[in-house]
Amino acid sequence: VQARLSRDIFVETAFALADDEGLESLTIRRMAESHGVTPMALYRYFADKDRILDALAEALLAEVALPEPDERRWDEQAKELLTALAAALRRHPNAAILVLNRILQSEPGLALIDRTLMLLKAAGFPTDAAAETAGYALSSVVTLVVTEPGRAISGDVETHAAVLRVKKATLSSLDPRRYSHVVAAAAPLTRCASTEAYYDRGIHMIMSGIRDSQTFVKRRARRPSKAASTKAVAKPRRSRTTRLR
Amino acid sequence: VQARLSRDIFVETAFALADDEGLESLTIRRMAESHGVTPMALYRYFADKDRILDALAEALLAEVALPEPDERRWDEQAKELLTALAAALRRHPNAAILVLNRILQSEPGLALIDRTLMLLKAAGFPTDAAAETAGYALSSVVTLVVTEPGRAISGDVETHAAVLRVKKATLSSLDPRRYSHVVAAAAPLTRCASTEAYYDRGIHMIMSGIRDSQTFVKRRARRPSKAASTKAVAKPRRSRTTRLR
DNA sequence: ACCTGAACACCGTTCAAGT
DNA sequence: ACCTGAACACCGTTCAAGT
Repeated sequence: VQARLSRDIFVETAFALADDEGLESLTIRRMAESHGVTPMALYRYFADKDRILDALAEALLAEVALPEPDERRWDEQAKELLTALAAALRRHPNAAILVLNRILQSEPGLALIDRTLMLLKAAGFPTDAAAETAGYALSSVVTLVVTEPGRAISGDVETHAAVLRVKKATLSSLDPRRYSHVVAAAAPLTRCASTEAYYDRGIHMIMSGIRDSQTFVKRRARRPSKAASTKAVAKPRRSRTTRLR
Repeated sequence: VQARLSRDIFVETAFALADDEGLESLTIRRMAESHGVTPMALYRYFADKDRILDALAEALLAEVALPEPDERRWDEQAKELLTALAAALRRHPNAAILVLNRILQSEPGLALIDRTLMLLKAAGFPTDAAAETAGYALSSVVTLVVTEPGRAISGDVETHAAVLRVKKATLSSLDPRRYSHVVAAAAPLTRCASTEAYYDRGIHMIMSGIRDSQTFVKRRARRPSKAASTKAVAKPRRSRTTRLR
């Protein structure tokens, strides 16, 4: 008998569930139900639920339109790559977070990071710095999508609009003596005026960070004892309890 | 009868579970068990499980040693603030991701973003840009902690070391003709040579992005038609199925 | 005010069996 | 090769009751 089901079909179903109701609603039983099939039918295609989530991350990364290397400056090409990643993730924003710790676990993710490393090497980064910076750049794009102000979690438009209204009203009604800047920024904190401007700015910021990361290496190499910035990070672990309310 | 239990005690227990075994092991039943109590006992202190996770995010943010505003440059103060946030999150790296979408939902989170907005206003950011940039900056610090290469998920040291060895070996044994840069960077991709250098570099990159975000606004205002970078993001949603394997 | 006990709906997963 | 059926361990949560 020819199989009516397949990995790809289940991946589509999983995306649909995540898009409509969020990742918490993405269960094996509901995926089976939407195909009129027993939960156990999925185990023919995925070893366990984690492998389903891996497949979603891989599918998202496979959707990245990876631009071919050309003769332009490395940073132009890197910016195009990050933009392509953002575009792919934005198709399934509720699932995007799955990519955060799975880039090294699939073929398309490896292709993405290999290309990023190539561009950073061309920029003159040593291997260690390139690895850290590449990871940072790709993760930052994921974060941009996951934390987009006003992003819809529920697929229902009316519910989403109501949630946003409440969020904004909550921020607006805070004590202006304590949170004056939050009150003033209630609107832009809860939804983007322009999502395109948001992503343009975000990717611009990531690229600026990458470019400047080079000068960071050089400065540290010249002044290795200038380690004032590590002070707070390295401070001793104190008891946390006294601060809790 | 005086209560033997409390919100703070349960928050401590929740952190211990997350630190030792990861967020998936953080269940109401296991929290109850570790206090020799019925699962229902927790509902006297938390309305539901989501409120427990909210309390963890709030406790993490309450631990941030928010520096008082002073007369130094805005970017020095902002850098100190981001460093303090990273230090707080690093105490419970498995729980850090809970903060990602909860900054606006607690008093300490609001204090943090209010201070960030204040510094950005002092830097000359208009309100909209300050809101987007502040959200980006704080989220990026969370991402830095969550994606730290070689971060331990399990509390068991031997298990962790074994996992890292396998990860590195997997990357090293990839086809060098397809993933030459990944193979060359297998070691730094799987663990930090120096975690302090990693956070220094990461926060340095975030700060560079913030500083440059100002010039981004000005450039856009002067050349509003230069919108080539929005092209890929705005491209039409196509069927994804053909690309999947 | 604080905690228990029993029950329910829903979850991932094992094992054995059907066609 | 592909799917079913029954069962199990574990989960969050409701409701009612105890002290």
